This record gives sequence, C-alpha cells and structure tokens, in this order.
Amino acid sequence: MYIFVMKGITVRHPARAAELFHALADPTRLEILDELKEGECCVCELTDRLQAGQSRLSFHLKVLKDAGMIVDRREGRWMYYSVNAAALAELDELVESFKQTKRARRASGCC
Amino acid sequence: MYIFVMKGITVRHPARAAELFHALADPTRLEILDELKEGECCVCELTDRLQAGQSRLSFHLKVLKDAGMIVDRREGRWMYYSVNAAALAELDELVESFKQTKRARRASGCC
DNA sequence: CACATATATCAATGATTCTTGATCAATAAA
DNA sequence: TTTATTGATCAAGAATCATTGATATATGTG
Repeated sequence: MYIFVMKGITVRHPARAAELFHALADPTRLEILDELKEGECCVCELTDRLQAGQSRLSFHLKVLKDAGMIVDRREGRWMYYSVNAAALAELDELVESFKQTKRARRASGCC
Repeated sequence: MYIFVMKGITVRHPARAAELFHALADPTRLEILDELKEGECCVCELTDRLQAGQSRLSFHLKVLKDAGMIVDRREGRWMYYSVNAAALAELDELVESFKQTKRARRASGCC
C-alpha cells in the first residue's frame, strides 16, 4: 500500500514500483488521469465524461489514490480529484531507472 | 495484445498503454528488467539470480515480451533476452503525456 | 539414434482484480 | 427534521493473473 512519495526511494523497492505501475495498468484509470491532467475534477463530472458507473469510478479513483497518483479535496458535497505531481516525478524516476548502467555483460559463456 | 511499438502511436490508446504498464506491475518482472538493463541475459542466468522457478520466469518473460518490453534472441539452446529500447522510449512518451495541457478547468460550478 | 539440456507451454489451483447493484455516510437544502 | 444529492463502501460473481508441477519442443552431444 502507498505510504509516501519521495525522490529516490522507489528504485530499490519493486513492490512500491509495482503498485504505482499497477495503478496505471487499466484503461479506465488511464482515462481518468487523462481527464485529470486538464485540471481538478469532481466525480460526477468524470462519471459524465467517461460513461462509467459511480461505484466503478469510485473504485478506480481509490486505486489511483492509494497508489498516490491522485489527491482529493472535499468541497461541500463534492470531491475534487487531481493528479499528484510528486507521483509524476516518481514515475519519471522509475522510467529513468530502467535505462541506467547498461554495461556490457560478458560476451560469451552462459550459465 | 501487443502488436508493435512506434513513436507516437500509444498516447491515445489506453488499452495499449495499460498493457505496457501491466507488464511493469509485478515485482518479479521489475526484477527481471533490473537484471536485463545490465545487458542481455539468458534464462538460466536469471533463474539463478532471481531464485525463481523456470516456468515462473518463463511466464513473466512472456508477459514482458508480449508487451514489447523485451526482445529475445536464440543462440544454440539458449534464449537471450534484453530490454527493448523502443519500449523505453514509448514509456517515456506515456509518462510525458500525463503532464500535458494542464489548463485551468472552470473554477466553480460542478456537474 | 539415444540422451541431456534449455526453455516454452499446458493444466490445475489459488489469488487478485474488476464490475454491478445495494446500502451507508456526509452534506446541503426545503 | 425530512429529503435530496454526492460519493464511499460492501457483497457477490466474473474475469484475469500468478504459481506450480508436468509435459513438450528445440537443440546439441556422444
């Protein structure tokens, strides 16, 4: 489960990295993020735009929130969600980590 | 299922993006990638390093390969796997896409 | 050819995830 | 205080995913 987002903490934590990627591993959640990147948005608005049932949307918002991808804010009876910039930075860092230290492995002789 | 990796094709395809992220949403697969980023590697070597059973490793390699994250090459009886640079570029592009067009949504009035 | 090795695939099982509809909690308005 | 609205949570079922052990498919060697 998501605890906090901090620069540099993720690369050596496959479980946390997997959680973050899992949050992104669903078309509905990607569509939610696609909406949220335009700015903060309430659930009812997302329901309209994504043609998704309320509990289904709520489920996916929870996954995204638990992973730290989005944050919420209550205003009256509305919940407003928005993308968490820190998580985007964390994602960047993770993707960068895949590219590091590509040194030559010994050329021949397996196992 | 994965078909091909091409710059620019993914951002508007949530199903493809989800497949790519799903491939990364597992600690074992992240550990595989962590090994592969050091260079091409055969399955038996991964089995040793990751302390994972052969069929389990084979399963995860297939998921990564189907998603286009890695490529394979046969040499004699060994299969060598390595990271697919094009997929890394695609990932970069996807993460970038989360940051685009953060224009202000209308300030008040929900639904 | 017979045998060994490396790896893929298959089948069964258990675990996790997603969807749906129902209910609950909080807030606001009449 | 009753009623409406927004959204979270819960329970059940379906779908997907991961693990394991067994078997199949190369490929190479004697």
